[in-house]
Amino acid sequence: MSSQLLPVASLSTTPRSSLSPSSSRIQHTLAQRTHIPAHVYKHPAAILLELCTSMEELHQIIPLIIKNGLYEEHLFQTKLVSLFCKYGSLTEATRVFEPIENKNDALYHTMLKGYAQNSSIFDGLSFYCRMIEDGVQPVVYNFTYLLKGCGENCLVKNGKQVHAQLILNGHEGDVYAMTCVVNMYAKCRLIDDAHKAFVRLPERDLVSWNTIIAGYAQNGFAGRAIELVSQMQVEQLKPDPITIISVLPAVALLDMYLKCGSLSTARVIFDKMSVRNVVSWNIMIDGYAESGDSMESLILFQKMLDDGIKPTGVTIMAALHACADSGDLSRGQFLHRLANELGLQNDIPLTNSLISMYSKCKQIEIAGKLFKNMKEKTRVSWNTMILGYAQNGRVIEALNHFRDMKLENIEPDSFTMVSIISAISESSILLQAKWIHGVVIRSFLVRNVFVKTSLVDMYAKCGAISIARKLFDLMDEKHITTWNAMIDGHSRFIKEGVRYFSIMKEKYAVDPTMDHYGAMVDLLGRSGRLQEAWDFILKMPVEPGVNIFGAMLGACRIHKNVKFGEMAAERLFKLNPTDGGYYVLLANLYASVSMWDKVNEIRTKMERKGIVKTPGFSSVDLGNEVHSFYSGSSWHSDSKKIYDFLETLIEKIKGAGYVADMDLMRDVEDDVEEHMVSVHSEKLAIAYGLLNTRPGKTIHIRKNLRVCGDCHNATKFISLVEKREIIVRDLHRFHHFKDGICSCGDYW
DNA sequence: CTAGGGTTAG
Repeated sequence: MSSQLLPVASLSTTPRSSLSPSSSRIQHTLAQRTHIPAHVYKHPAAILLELCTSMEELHQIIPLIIKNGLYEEHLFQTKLVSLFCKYGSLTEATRVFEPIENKNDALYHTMLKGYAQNSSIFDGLSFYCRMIEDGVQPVVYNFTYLLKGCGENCLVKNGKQVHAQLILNGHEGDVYAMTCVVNMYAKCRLIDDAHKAFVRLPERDLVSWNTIIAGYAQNGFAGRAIELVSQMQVEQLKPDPITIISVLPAVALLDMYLKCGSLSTARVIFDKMSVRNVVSWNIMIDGYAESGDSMESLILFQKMLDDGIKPTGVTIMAALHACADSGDLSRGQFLHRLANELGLQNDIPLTNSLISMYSKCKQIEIAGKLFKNMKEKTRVSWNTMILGYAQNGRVIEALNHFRDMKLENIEPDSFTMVSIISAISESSILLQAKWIHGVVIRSFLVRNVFVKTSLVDMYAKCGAISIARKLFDLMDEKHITTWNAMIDGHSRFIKEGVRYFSIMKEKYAVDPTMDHYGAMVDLLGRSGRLQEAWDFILKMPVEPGVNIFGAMLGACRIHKNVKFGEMAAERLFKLNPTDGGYYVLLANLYASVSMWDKVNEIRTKMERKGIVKTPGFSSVDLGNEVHSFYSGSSWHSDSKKIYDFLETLIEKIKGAGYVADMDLMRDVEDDVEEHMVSVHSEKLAIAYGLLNTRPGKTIHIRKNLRVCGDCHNATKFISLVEKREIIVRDLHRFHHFKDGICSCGDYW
């Protein structure tokens, strides 16, 4: 025996008198085992081992065993192996096990349990093979450990091998072991095999029923799981708490499908619960946040704090989700402080949620700082940050982070791709679009429905409508947002848009979202079918949102229809939109029909409410660089050259039939009372683009507001006289100018 | 050594 492996600490604590009064019972239990002599099982060291609760205590008992010459006793050897395994030190267990010369079967069985439960299942399986090679007969419970390990690790092949061994060793009639087989197949997602094993059971008791019920529930067969709960009662077996707990998620799942995400049932149960723990609160708070009811989520969160329940990271993440959705920055900041008080500064998922909250509340700088300061970043962290930049229109930062992520050897996934694609859609640069499409294909993410949808949307926004259409037609699985992207991208073609909208509902049973309705109103309205658009709004099965009336108002502005415009505006302003652009839109509508008193009225209203309009700017993509221009700006180094060129260009298109329209020009970009029209940013950007690209090259423009009527008209003529394709992506859509015609058909 | 089933979470 090698003594160096054993600690030399003396047994100072745990005097004999501290032995529990049940020591005689322990002695009795020990004596019942294989013929152990009384001086061994009655020895205090044996009783101490039975009472041992930690590795520390074990190390204190061992010297006592050695001093008393008991180390060679099988009872002690087996117990030591068992305890070392239990406390996680397989190395020490092996050091006891291996040197033993005459290893009995029990010792092997103990070691096997240790490997299967406290090491990896593969160690357990190899030890089983060795045990058989050493000529040791397995016992039925050896298989239960191995089956459990195979199930937990989804090792179908190994699980089947163990199942075979079980049969070969004649244990097919053992309910306990066979229940493990049922469980193993269920955990390996082979629910049919699990069921086959279940029907072959020698008898079906409560535990085996619970096993198959949980199996169905975990594999997503909610209905089947519930069915089996009734069936077990036919066999006179009453469901116990474990049955209920196993089937509850299945019930909730069914409920969700039936009630279409309704939380009310869950809430009734929650309100009736006598004892609510953090988990029950968390589920409810997150449930509301997830379903979009931020208000109720946050009310419940406050209630939880009032009830004196200490929130966990999960609670805070759920509440942050609600803040992000509702743009509630101040409450989000409160949650941030709370998380710090709870010591969650370095919690990665929580920091990810904070980044998401700050990004959605337009505090992208704070989000960026949090991200930068993270000691450790997961893929989710990168995805959250990239999405944040994309949603805040920070295309360059999004692309830079995408590059950095790859430099850090973190593989992008479908979430990364969707974010980066939407960032590129924002800039509408076709070259970048094609580049990312290539990246998507090379990273094997092109089959993902969300990725494909965002590609369709991206190409549509870049003006490459034929590529978008091709991708759309190739998609076999279409998601709700795919339809949206396509309806939006085809918006010039009213008939097709309407058709997509109806087959989406009828053939594919996809419920339209607010964006779909918005797209339809826009489509009908811009084409001048204002009555139809208004009827469509009135017939909507859901309460119309800001975007619906905004689209209607925009259409009325184009068609100078004050009657519908005022109706839309009235409903719109009741919804308190934050965007001042709608007031400008209404004022422009009045201006277009010379109702100047009304124009003044709106202007006063805006001043009183402190509404500021967004300054217009346009940018032009020159391949390697992007140049931005503000309305009437002259700070560009080539400013003089640009204005001179623009002057000759305007003369040239006038020769081709262009007439400047002062009324149309006084549009969203200008103050409503401003009569001297400065040069719109879009014209500056186009001029700069023409000056700095070789003849024939397509010009890509991006504008933060809607294109005004005069610029639109001018661009058509420019495309004709300069023989250039010009693609303008404005706030709402793309315009593809070619040979004096725009792809939007003059509806926008 | 001395056996089998369950729950919450981005």
